[in-house]
Amino acid sequence: MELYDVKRMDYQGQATVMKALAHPSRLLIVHALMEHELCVCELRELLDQTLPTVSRHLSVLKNAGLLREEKRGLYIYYHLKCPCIGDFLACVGRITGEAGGAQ
Amino acid sequence: MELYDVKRMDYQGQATVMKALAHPSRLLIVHALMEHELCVCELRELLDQTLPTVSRHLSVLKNAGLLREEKRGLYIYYHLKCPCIGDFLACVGRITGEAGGAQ
DNA sequence: TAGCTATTTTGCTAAATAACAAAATAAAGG
DNA sequence: CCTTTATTTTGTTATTTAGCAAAATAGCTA
Repeated sequence: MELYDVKRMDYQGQATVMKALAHPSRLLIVHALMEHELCVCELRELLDQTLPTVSRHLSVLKNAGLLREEKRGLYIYYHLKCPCIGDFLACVGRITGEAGGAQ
Repeated sequence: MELYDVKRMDYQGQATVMKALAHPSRLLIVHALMEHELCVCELRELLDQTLPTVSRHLSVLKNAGLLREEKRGLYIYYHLKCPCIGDFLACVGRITGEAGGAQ
């Protein structure tokens, strides 16, 4: 028992990651990026929101360390950095009563 | 490919779960409850915050479907509903650069 | 160089959240 | 019933967040 000290973990850092995922639009972005890389304008169509709004959502995810960006030509393509996100969204899906991932 | 329709998932519900976890105090609560059940006053000591504040954090977690409460005598003991939360917090720990399960 | 196109930043307002103190509930025991 | 103990709810204030339009930046291509 007591594999780690519950009181001394970096909850602030973890909260930043969670906060980044705590928005429907950003969850949609993450799910979409689990399938392919996408550029901002493609995500804009998917989300049906203004470009500045999409861009800001992306920067929140990027600052939390969840995304990697790759510039090719005029476009910036976004990728998921950590594939394990899919697993934990599946767990969240179980909590909300939905399949959530690849069931 | 395309095991599910990216645009039609319940992102609002998932966001509620994420939002519940998007706060350092609530992450500490979840981690503590991974080890034992605890009552509100015990959590109050751990968090070093006022009782109303702790109580409200617990209600946020409860409303997100993450906790179960069990009344015994004068106390209300809180339990984690879904053990998979531990796995996904370990994933978050990987993102933040921390072991997540063992520091 | 200028003129596109893609993306980000800024400035603003409305809405949501977090914290506390104080008041209200709930349940056990005399 | 009354008191005590545990917990939740309410009211308030300060801070943070989300969204848009408009302006700014970055990088092609002519």
